[in-house]
This record gives sequence, C-alpha cells and structure tokens, in this order.
Amino acid sequence: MLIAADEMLISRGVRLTPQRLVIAEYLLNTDCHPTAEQVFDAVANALPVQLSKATVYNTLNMLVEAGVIQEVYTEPGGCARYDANTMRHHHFVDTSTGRIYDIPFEQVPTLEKSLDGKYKVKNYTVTFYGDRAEDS
Amino acid sequence: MLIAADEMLISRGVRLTPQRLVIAEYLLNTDCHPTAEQVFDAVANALPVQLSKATVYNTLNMLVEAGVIQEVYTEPGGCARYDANTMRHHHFVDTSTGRIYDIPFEQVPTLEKSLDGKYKVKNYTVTFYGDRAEDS
DNA sequence: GACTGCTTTAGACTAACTCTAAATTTATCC
DNA sequence: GGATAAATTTAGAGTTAGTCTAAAGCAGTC
Ligand SMILES: [Mn+2]
Ligand SMILES: [Mn+2]
Ligand SMILES: [Zn+2]
Ligand SMILES: [Zn+2]
Repeated sequence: MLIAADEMLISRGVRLTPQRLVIAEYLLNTDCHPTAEQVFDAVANALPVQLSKATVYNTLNMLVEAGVIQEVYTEPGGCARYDANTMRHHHFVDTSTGRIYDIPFEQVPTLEKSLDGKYKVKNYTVTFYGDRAEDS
Repeated sequence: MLIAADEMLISRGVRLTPQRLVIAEYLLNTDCHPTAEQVFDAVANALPVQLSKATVYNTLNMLVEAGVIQEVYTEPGGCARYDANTMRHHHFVDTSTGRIYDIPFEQVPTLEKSLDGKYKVKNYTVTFYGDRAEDS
C-alpha cells in the first residue's frame, strides 16, 4: 500500500498542490534514490499541465526544508539524489549497477567518539562502494 | 623545506612543464585542500605566461591519474578539492570556517567488515562535520 | 468579484567543469 | 642549430545541474 503523501505534507505544514503531491508520492514510495531529472521524468505525465523543471527543484528543496526527504550525494562530483528515508542511515553504492542501497545506522559502528577532543563531531557521512550480491 | 615537485613528477612519468611544476609544487606543499579556482589563483602569477583554466583542470586531472594527488568532495553538492595526501585517510570539515582537516585512517575504526556478506565493500569514505577547537 | 499572497512556468543565468581548434612548446633526429 | 613531429597550452565555446527572474495562474479572504 502507498504511503499517503497528502497527510504527510499537511502534517508538515506544506500546502498541497498537484505538483507537490505527485512528487512527494513518488518519493515516498520508492527506495531508488532518484535524481531531480528522474523525478521529473517519473511524474511529468501524471499531471494534466506542463511540469517545469524549476517546480521540481523548488519542490525538492521545499521537501528537504520540511524534513520530508533528504538530499544525498553518493558519487564524487555527481548530482543530488533524493531520499524519503529520513532516518539517519548510510549508503552502499553498487559500483557495477550504480544502484544505491540504504544501510541502517546501527549496522555500522558509531564513529562520533573516535576523534580526539580537538574535534567536536556534530555529524558524519559514510558511503560504501563495492558490489552487492543477490542483486534482485 | 619544500617537497621537490620535479622529482615527484619525473618519477611518475609525467613530463615537466612550467605549468605542471608550479601546480604540483603548490599542492605538494599545502594541506588546505584547495579548489581548482584556488589553485589557479595561487599559481597564476608565478608563471611568465597567461595561465588558462583549462590547463589547471587538465593538470589536476593528470596529477590524479598519475597518483600524485587525490580529488576529494567534502561538501554536499560542492566542487572538487585537491589533496596531495594520497594516504588513505578521512576528512573533518569545520563547519564554521569551512577548513578541511585530514584524519589518519587508523584513528577511526575500520568499517569494511561491518556489512554482512551481501555487500562486498571495496572502498568507503567517511567525512566528519563539526567544529575544531584550537583552530590556530 | 477584487485583493492578496502563494505557486508555477518558461527561459535566462550561473558555476564548475569539459571540449575544440589553433598556437606554442618540447623532444627527436640529422 | 634547424626541420619535423608530438605533446602541451590557450581562449573561448559548450555542457550539466542547477538557481533566479518576471510574468501568468490559482487559492483564500473580504
Ligand atoms: Mn540544494
Ligand atoms: Mn574529474
Ligand atoms: Zn538512503
Ligand atoms: Zn586530505
């Protein structure tokens, strides 16, 4: 069953528009970490009007601000990807397929405390690269 | 004392040109992880000729290929930074100054083994964000 | 129905590169 | 040293992933 985007947006104080609804609905129901371009392609023809790229970017930035999604960068020098998994988690990039998998935060030892007192760590990112077996 | 860029380049089979020499010399003697723009600004007037941005980018890519430097991305969506520290290491970004510090690899617990058998980890990156005290 | 304040749109603009084609430099051979 | 060939550099055009702008569309309020 689909996660209800309308309730999610309303609960975060975001005004509903058809554009916002389809974009949020798409993101809330995929785990494929799409780019802005991929979001545009996926939702454009679910709308009766011509969708603008500016609206896609504006909406994605809005959803990030509202805490509905996260912006993630997994490829050095690559473009932003969008992720409705807002739990703190890590990423694994399958370097042969390009697919991105979520790695639960608890599955990896915590690193905050590994730096000495000189560094006050507020946040950190871990991205793994390699091959994932059983790629179904 | 300065690290000798000419020997380093020759030993890697890179042809010497004045442009390559000043760029490599600059990078081998700083730990500030400069952007291409900053490299350009730092070396441009050490040369008797007009330096082209294309040469800076070409040379940086060359030095990466030759293993003399590393390209690192520490800010989400930000541009490439160049790093003559080619040891495997982590980065700490001071979010108030933007300065980037090297964190020795051994100072942080190894993460290769933390993922289950489904994932064959070939590489991973860890970037810390926060404040560094004693910022001299 | 007018006023107000979002929201959306097309397209101009930007930053960080990459590519191209011509000019310059460097290396090789005599 | 001079001819030739190959590599390098250069200015500027092109590209990609965005952001910004200004006008048009819509929604909620009086
Ligand atoms: Mn952004
Ligand atoms: Mn590159
Ligand atoms: Zn994710
Ligand atoms: Zn470094």
